[in-house]
Amino acid sequence: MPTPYNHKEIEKKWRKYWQENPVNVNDGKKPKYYCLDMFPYPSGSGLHVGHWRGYVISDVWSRYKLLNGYYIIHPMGWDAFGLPAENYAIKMGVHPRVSTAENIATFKKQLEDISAIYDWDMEVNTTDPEFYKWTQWIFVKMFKAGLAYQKEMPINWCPSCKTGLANEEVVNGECERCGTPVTKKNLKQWMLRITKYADRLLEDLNKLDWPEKVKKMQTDWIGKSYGAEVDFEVQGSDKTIKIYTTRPDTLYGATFMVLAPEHAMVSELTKPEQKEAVEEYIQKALMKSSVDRMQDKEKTGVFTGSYAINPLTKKPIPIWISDYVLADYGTGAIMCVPAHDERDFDFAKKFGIPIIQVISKDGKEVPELNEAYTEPGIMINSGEWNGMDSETAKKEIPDLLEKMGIGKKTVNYKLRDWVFSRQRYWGEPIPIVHCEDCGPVPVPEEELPLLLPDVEKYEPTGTGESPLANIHEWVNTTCPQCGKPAKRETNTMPQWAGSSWYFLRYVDNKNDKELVSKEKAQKYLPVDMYIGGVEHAVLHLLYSRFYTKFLKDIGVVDFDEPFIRLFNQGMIVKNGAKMSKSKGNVVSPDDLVRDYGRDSLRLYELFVGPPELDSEWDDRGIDGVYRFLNRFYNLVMDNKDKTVEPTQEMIKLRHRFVHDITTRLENFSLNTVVSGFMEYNNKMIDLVKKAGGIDRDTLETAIILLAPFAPHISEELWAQMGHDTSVFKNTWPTYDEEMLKDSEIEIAVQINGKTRGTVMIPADASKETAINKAKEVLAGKISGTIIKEIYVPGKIVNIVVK
RNA sequence: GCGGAUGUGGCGGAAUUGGCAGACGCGCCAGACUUAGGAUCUGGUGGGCGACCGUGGGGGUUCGAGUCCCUUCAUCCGCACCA
Repeated sequence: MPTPYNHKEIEKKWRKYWQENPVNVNDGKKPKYYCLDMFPYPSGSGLHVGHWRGYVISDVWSRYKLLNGYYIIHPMGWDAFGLPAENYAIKMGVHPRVSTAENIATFKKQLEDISAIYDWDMEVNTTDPEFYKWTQWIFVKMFKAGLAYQKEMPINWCPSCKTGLANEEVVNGECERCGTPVTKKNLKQWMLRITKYADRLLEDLNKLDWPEKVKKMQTDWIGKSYGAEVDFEVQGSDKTIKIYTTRPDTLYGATFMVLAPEHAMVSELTKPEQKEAVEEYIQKALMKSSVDRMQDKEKTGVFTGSYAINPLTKKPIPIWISDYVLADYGTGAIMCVPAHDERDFDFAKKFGIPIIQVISKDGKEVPELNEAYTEPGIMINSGEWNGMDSETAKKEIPDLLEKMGIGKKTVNYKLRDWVFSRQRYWGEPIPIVHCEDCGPVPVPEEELPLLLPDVEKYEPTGTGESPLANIHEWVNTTCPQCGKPAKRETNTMPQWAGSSWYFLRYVDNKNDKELVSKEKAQKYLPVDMYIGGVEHAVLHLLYSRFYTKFLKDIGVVDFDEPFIRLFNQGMIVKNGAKMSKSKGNVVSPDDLVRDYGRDSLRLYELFVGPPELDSEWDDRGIDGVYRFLNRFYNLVMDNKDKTVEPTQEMIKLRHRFVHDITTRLENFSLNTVVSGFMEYNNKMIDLVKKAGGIDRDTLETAIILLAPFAPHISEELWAQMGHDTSVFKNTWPTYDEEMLKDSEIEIAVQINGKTRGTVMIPADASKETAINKAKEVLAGKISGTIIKEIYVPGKIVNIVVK
């Protein structure tokens, strides 16, 4: 009868031990390794097994690095500003500060169940004034650097959250948070000039060891394009219209022009007879929600009555207005080449505008174009450019246009400045005072933090004003510059503000003089490994990179990328869906911790599937890893006191064990690491059956290898082996390449590529030996003439017959 | 529409550079021990009676393809009138 493995007692014992004897200590000599989790928003519903996954991955990686001799920075904190706490306050009348504190307490307790090596001395909380003091400080620095500015413009507005949103927060025309279709609202907003960093944000992606997918998403979001601006004269006027195009090679084919409805020149270009139609169209266009605007691919438009002159053909072309042209990209006006642009083609077809081909596949015009030809080709109908290759023309024409004085080479970005104001309560107050004489004046740095005052009512006003606007004693203040009565800015910052830099603060979280000291920043930053979900690919991860670059520019840190390596773990799904309360498919870790223990749950979190992919949770699956731990426990307990001389077989097994676990771990193939443990455990059990025991070195090596994954049981077994120090005081085992080799190996024997058996041959067998041995195995199975004999050393013998 | 990922037993998933497909685990079947078994242990488990057939489908390259090439389908994700 095997000894039952008592996970409850063992885990209790070692959790207490670690509290009293931390295993991750900074002796000042070890190199640092900063392994960071994306810090959670402490919601009221607590953690489920999906949350555990990323935290287990990062803890396994941290402990592995610990065993490799690093001092691990593995902190945890709270991204605690945000709407749920505020909505809860509105509903229940509980101050967000109170509910947030409660949620943090719950979360912390649940997180501690993972038994990760978090350093809770480093804990940060974005809603702590000592923390948001520095969030505000960064804003002030940005303001002083001209990177924070105010602008009145139509912004994305969520009618349900009653607040403005950044572009990044609008997903398919809907609010990222609540799914309500986003509308436009004209508001005076604080903006951050992230576009100033567009090129650096794009270029520096090359430096990063990040998933290609995320790099691609950021590249696309920044959306750099190369093209030209061209001036078109307005017929019968001295005005010109500037357009942006990425296809200057098609300029001869421009047969009309379209302006965005919001374009500044619309009214002056509109002829009296078209006035009514134009105004009606613009009215309609502005009413459209972004969802409608995205879904309606059917082209609409209205003619202004005016004409522009194509600068090359000198022919007049009509100027139209249409909402398929975006006001805030390029110049808000385009030249239209229906023959070579799908959208222009649709528009021209609908409104009967001439289509002139200027790029051809083979130098010849197509009799009737059924769709736009958007490929490169040979230029036709293009005056002196005829016969040129369009790709070459694309590069050369902008310079020609510049010489002609009608255009120039330009680049454009899809990235927009960051709308930074939120009309909500539970966020960092923007530290600005509005003075009639001095304009917006930052709160002096020494007066930070500017505390978020308590309010009676948290409800967003819905008018575009923050609930803070009602607290007169707070709003009314004096100008820090001239001392006259002035009013405070009442908008708050978006939730991203704190998360854009929190990772810098962990390593110096009690510093009241600086955001982070130079010394600590140099010693402990940046983050070596960042682990979290992919959902922040263009939000948090882009903002953090922007903040870091700015902080480098003002000398706070000396690196310009915050996260050297990024790993996105997949979701845990149940019944094919992401775990959520509303779907009722949430699996709580609490019962599993009770019934199977933390070690089992940690292993199973890894065993469910490849860490980078979504994995289906199977409640029964955890039995497998639990049984494995039991068997391993009993293997060690039954054999620890035997004195067994290691056989060659045992030594080889040990080296292979180390090799397999290490390479799989290095490749982040954590699911196969767990299966590897099971495999080798089975092999060790077989060996014991055969040899009556197993050597001590192999058992101890196995325990050390398992330690990052199942730390409690490993500590226990390490102690059972007779040690009185932690298993984490060891260094990660190494292996000898030579020991991985065998002198005799089994290879497959095939006829015509189909396996017909196996044969044992010496590893260094000659082709002749191998093939002769193989033929013995095949005996009479070969029929026909042998036309070829193939031997791939170490792999296979293949006899080709006819 | 564009871009990306994925597709392998009843299920989750393994498989350096092309080289014994299905490791490991769940489940299932049989047996052992038991008053009992939803515990534990042992054995078995892709399909087909079979020669053989099998990695979403169809082609191709190769002595040999889950892996490479072409094509096609399905699911998921990202972007979506960016000129």
